[in-house]
Amino acid sequence: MEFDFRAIEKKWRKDWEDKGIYRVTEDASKPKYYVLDMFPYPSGAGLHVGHPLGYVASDIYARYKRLKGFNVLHPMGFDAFGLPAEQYAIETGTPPQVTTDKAIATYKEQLGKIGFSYDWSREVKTCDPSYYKWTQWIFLQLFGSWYNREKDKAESIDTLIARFAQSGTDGFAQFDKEDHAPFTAAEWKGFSEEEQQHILMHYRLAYQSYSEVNWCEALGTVLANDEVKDGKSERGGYPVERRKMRQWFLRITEYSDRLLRGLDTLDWSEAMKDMQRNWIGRSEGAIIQFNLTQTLSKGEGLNTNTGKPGFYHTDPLSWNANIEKAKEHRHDPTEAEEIVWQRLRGNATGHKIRRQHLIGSYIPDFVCILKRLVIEIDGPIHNDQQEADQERTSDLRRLGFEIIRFKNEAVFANIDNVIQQIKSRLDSLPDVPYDGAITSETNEDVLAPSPLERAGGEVAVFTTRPDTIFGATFMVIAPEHELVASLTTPAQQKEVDDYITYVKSRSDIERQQEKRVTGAFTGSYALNPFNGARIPIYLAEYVLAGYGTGAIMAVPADDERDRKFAEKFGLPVIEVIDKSMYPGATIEDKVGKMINSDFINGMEVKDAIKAMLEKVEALGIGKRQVNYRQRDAGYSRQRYWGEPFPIVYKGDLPYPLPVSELPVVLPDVTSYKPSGDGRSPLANATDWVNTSHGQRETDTMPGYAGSSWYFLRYMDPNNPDAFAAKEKIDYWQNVDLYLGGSEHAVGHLLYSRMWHKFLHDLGYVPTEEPFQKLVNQGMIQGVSKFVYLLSWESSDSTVHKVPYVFVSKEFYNDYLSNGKVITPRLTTLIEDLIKEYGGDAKNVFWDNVKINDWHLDIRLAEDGKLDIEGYKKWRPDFERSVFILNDNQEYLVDFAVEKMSKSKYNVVNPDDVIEKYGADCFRMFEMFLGPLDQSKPWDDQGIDGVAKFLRKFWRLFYDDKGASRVSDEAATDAEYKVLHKTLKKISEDIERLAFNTCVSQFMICTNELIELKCTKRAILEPLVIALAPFAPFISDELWAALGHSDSVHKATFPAVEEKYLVESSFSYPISINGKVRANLQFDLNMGEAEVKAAVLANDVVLKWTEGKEPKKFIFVKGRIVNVVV
RNA sequence: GCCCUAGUGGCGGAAUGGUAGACGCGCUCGACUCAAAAUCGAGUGUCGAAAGGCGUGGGGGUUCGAGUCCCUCCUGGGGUACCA
Repeated sequence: MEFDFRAIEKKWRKDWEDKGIYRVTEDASKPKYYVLDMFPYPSGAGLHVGHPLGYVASDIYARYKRLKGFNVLHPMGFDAFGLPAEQYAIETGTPPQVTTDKAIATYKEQLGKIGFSYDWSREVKTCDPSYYKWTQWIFLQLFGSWYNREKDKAESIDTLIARFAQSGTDGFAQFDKEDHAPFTAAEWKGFSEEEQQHILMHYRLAYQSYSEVNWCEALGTVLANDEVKDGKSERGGYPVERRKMRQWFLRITEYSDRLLRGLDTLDWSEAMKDMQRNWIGRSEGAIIQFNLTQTLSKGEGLNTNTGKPGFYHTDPLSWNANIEKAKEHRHDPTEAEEIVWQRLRGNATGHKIRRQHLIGSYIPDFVCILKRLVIEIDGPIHNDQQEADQERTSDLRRLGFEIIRFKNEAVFANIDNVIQQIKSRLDSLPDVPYDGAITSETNEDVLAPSPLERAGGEVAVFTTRPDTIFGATFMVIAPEHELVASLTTPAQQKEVDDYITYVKSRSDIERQQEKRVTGAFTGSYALNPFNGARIPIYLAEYVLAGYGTGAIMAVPADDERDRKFAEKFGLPVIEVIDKSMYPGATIEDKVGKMINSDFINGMEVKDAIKAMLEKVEALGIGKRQVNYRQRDAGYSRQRYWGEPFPIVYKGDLPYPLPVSELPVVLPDVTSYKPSGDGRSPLANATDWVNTSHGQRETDTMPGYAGSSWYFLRYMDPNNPDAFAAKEKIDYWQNVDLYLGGSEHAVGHLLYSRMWHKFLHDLGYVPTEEPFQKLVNQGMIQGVSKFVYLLSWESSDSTVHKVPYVFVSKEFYNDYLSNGKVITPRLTTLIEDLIKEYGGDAKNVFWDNVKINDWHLDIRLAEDGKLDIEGYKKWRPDFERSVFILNDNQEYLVDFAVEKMSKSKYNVVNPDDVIEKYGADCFRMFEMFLGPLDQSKPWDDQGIDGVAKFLRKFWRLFYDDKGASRVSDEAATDAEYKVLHKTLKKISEDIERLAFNTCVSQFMICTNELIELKCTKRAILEPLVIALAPFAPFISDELWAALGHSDSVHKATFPAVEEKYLVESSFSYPISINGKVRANLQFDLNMGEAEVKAAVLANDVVLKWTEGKEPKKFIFVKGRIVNVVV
């Protein structure tokens, strides 16, 4: 009987289905194991040979685990919502449901042929209402929860409401004044429903906010990033603009730290973990406040010697210590002070007066810097502190200031008199300007401050390098920063406006790819809190509004981008780190000794950062801050084919629907085209939108919604009362082995980890992490093939008559090596051809003759030679073509390894392979190609080897005439050794997912058994079990032939018996100076001394040692002998 | 740029720091056959007649011994990005 795989596979496929042998239940008597493949999107194109690579691997593993006595959950389903089906619906009107069902049927048919052991009774589809009911339910949980940072877990929003009702925002560390104003418990209770809801929206884990989307007016819809190319819509090429729209978001950033820490507990590749770590992007640093400079006045000016403003009469530490107090005083003056101020302000006396201005460590009531005069208005308290006042006066004198004092009563009694006294004193004093003071003539801008400077505001920056603050010579804020308008001085208004217009015209992608340095000066200056330097504030694209505070202190000496910016705008560079003792250290490395940096001079960078952080916090000008690169995840799509939100609007407020209303079923619509006003096609289904509860949300959920929790549904796929029953989740816990492509590293794998942690916080799942072990399978690439078309243009009309000319690959190679110029041989050829068709070769644009490569169907050149007739049939438009052959009269095509894709005509369909070789062969060959995690091109050249192996294995059981060869004779030790060597290798290699070497071992084993002429049941039976995970069909057939009535897939994996593997002697490779020169057999009991004696006496060894005593003798038992001479 | 990953015969690939190239394809020769397919046997890194030399992307290092560990450079693949 010949090995007839077609009949066998058909027979067993039916048998397995009839008996439901892959049905899985929660069997408490066995340990559980959950093997999962990443959720496929059922594309209309069906499977190609690349898709099943991971599925075959996981199926082998699942089957192996079953044989090892585990209760294995190994399900399959479909991530069925998605853009392609919707796009097809827009184009053809076919409902996405129909397209999707058809694609799923194709997938299942194809998967079925390969012999996977999925329990199809557990299939889930995300687009099935009984499934997405629970996607919606989880969304409601997210909406109804907030993240309690004190407990570091999510909990019901009710606990937050209770907190607000009890103590408002008082002592609530999570409160951020950027989000909303602080309130008391009483105020909370007094808020309207709307006000309360708006506040809660800042805490919900699913929340609404405004964000920019790609709006395409012409298409009337919002586009995804990959649907936008060069600022235009990919379809149609219409303009796309950024538009703010209200969107749903998931507050995944609350989980950033846990997502990061959780990675340490997972059995994932470091590459994968690194990708997630980089994506989350944790950075420790500080937020530091920079005060803005105050108005500079004529005469005070800027001290060009110190770089400090002329009004600056203090030191940085006193400034930092007192500036807040001074501001308070300004806002809350005494009655007398206020009366005086009203008469002094705005140069009323002809002199510029400042109030509550810092001089040394004092804050006098008023001061005229130019005249060096301090004016104090003394309240009653001064009667009791004469001594202190005395000391203060002398201190101020030392700083060069005179003092004039008035009592409150004097001010109240006769203000005119007081002002007159002040004025005459000022008039009598000489000006004391700084050297190099600026004047209004040269620097009008500094005399016309920005609104924020006038208001004495401040700007916060985020930095991970607080140690470099002494090198901060300018500040950069994002063009979208909310303070831009108030930082812009009148003189800089136009420049800033122009710059912002330029920035707005650019897409995110363009901004990211921009290598030029661009920016604009706002006109404002900030004060470096540590050295008082006055530093300009610029706008620049390279600072992003969404990260940190949207502002940086720029340190050109220690940051590449800052340095480039400084070069471009002519800004100073102050070196602050000496890296001379770290040769090879780059600007980015956090090493070196601090210089030019005051109190941290000489410190190592690491220590300096620490010292600076402490100082900053001690001075109260900033605080430590951990930032994450990761953003909250957008959760809205203005699309039809996705999960509807269980949300209705009453007025403008979103309200969750009660769970009893779930699922909110996606309605049928007449058109899948967008509504045109930015809402999804659902907006047109007015009957559906308007409900008694309110108006439905018309956005739908994104692709990752359904795939973020599907692994839980497989545990209990048909449960109508819960996403999965508690006892089932408790049994299955989480996925033990998850297989899929690395392209999901930062999307799906982060979202599902977050959902899982959220469900864990709420007590629905016992585990913190959903996927314990993760393995990425490599891609199977296609091998594309090319023909070469010669093309030219001519000014006469014969060009249209002359047939197309295809040249063999040698001509193309010559063309390439000739600098993309055709060789004389081809020139002659074209000339002859044109002549033949009555044209004149002179009219050809010879500079423009090209050879282009064209993809062709790979089946038309299986051995590298083109099937010319087949090609003409395949492309009738090229029927009238000339094919120029090489010297061997062949037309050779060239190859390239590329992604497998329809458009490259390099797709190999597994159905074709299975038809030709069978599923068992296909499965084993996919594994035989190489290591699972490596990408490799599909090339079925070697598949014959696997097919041959299966036939050989079959012939161990049957002879030529189809009679059974299996004997019940006792097996020899040699035969047992072959068996157990194989069993050992197979089980070890399956455990480490090295399936390629398993296949090799099966081949070796079969060859050895043939050599031994062994057809004994005692050997073959265990082998059939071991082969079953790889080749399930042939194994079940042979198992039955051995007389078993139950399936081989219900058997137990045979134990390895080490006793057959014990060797008594070993053939030692004898190397001299590390080079193997001989092999000598020694008993494994022999010790070093005995072996040494024998080795050194050996002829070959003697020849190499020339009889000398070796320098060294290395003996590794059972491994090697090395003689060093 | 940064991160990850790989580089071994004509090809896919194997090799706990211990005999490089297992296994398979392809190729060569042979057997069976009228012939072909299938099957079976022998050979197959490279230079050399042989002895032997050389060989795991290049260069350097550690080691008795390096494809494997370290440094550095080159090339391919994947990911990611003005993240302060």
